[in-house]
Amino acid sequence: MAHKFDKAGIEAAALELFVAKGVDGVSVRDIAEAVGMVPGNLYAHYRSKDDLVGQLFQAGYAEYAESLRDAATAPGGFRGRLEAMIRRICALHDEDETRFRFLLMTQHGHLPHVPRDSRNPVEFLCSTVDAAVREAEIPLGDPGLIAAGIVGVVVQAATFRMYGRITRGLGEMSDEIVAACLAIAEARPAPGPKGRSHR
Amino acid sequence: MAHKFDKAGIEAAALELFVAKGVDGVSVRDIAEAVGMVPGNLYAHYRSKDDLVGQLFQAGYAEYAESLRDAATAPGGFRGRLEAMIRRICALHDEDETRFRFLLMTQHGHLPHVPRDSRNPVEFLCSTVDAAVREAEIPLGDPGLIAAGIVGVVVQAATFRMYGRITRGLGEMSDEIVAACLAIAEARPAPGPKGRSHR
DNA sequence: TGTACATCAGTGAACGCGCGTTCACTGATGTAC
DNA sequence: TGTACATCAGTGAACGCGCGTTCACTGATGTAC
Repeated sequence: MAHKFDKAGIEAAALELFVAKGVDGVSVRDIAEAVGMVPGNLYAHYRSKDDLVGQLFQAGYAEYAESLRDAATAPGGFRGRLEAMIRRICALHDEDETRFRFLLMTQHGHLPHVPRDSRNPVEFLCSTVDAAVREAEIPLGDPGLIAAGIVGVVVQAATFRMYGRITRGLGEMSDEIVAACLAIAEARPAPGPKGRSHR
Repeated sequence: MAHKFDKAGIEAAALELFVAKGVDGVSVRDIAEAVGMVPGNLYAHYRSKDDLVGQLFQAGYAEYAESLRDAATAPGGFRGRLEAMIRRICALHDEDETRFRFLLMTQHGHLPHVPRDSRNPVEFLCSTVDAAVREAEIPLGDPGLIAAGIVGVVVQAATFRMYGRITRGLGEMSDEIVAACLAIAEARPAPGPKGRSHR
């Protein structure tokens, strides 16, 4: 009776349920039922429910990071790299919205334990922006804040779509998203004579 | 023995715990213990745990909305209003980071049930942007996507701060945040001769 | 002012339910001889 | 090829724990007379 259910099926069902009802709103029994097996059998594939959730998050996060690293080989300096990265994320989003939403919704439970290394897509974006600032490819500014803005534009577009405030896919909107991200990378406060900084 | 504990104290403790461990990671006993009372007594103040969480979310969300509506009376057309709104949100964030984080972390559980009316800060921002596009105060574009970008910049800055990627407060960075949001409101894809839209 | 009563935020103990998880067992499959 | 055995994804039933919640009771406070 080996291999009546495969991990891919279990994980797809779990992802769907987690996104629909939240990780804590889904029991091991719910997942087993969705897949058509008995609850206890989940432990033949995963050490625990947390292990399943963790694997889903880590795998998704790592694939996003790898995809981003690949896109960053694009030519055209920082702007070329950034554009390629944004478009890639938009494509990844549209390709599997459920996974994107799962990563979005569960991030706060996992980010404290995710190392800031090459498997971390946010870390990679941050270091890319950091390099661009250091080499003066964009105006001097806080790299962390610039990276936050870029992440924010993409993530919030996905969130708005999730709640029906936007109906187009991210790929369909990628020209506008790229333009917004480039604008953030270039925008700086006007240094006005009265010196507005710090209030 | 009336009024040994007040709602303010209970809610402050609950908020802190919810942000630290997630709503589902905090039991009614945890909250009661933090406040120094017996678990059952929570039901003298709230109909259920869900009721407490819901009240916290609704109250916070509503206050943000009201504050935003107030800021939107600023002069200077759309740009003046947007700047005032952004600065207000930054101030609200710094004033009570815990509440901001609570709203951020629990939004996915509540947004589906929050009406899109005047008590909804996101709705208000969206309609403000919508009006600016209609009256051509900013270049023609998708109002939903522009609003998403603006929300994203602020929210992600707060998130980065939450995870230590940014150390300054949002108020301290508000000049840069305002500049980024204004840049998004104005940025549009270059219509290039080859027509890049839709891939 | 003093007494009787209603109110209700408090207590402490208990409730049942659903959760994640375990475990002895099954039986199909792959391998060794 | 046929038989014996090991493997391990499956089953079904049960486990104990912690959860949200309930409830009879307490006693300080405010009010009426």
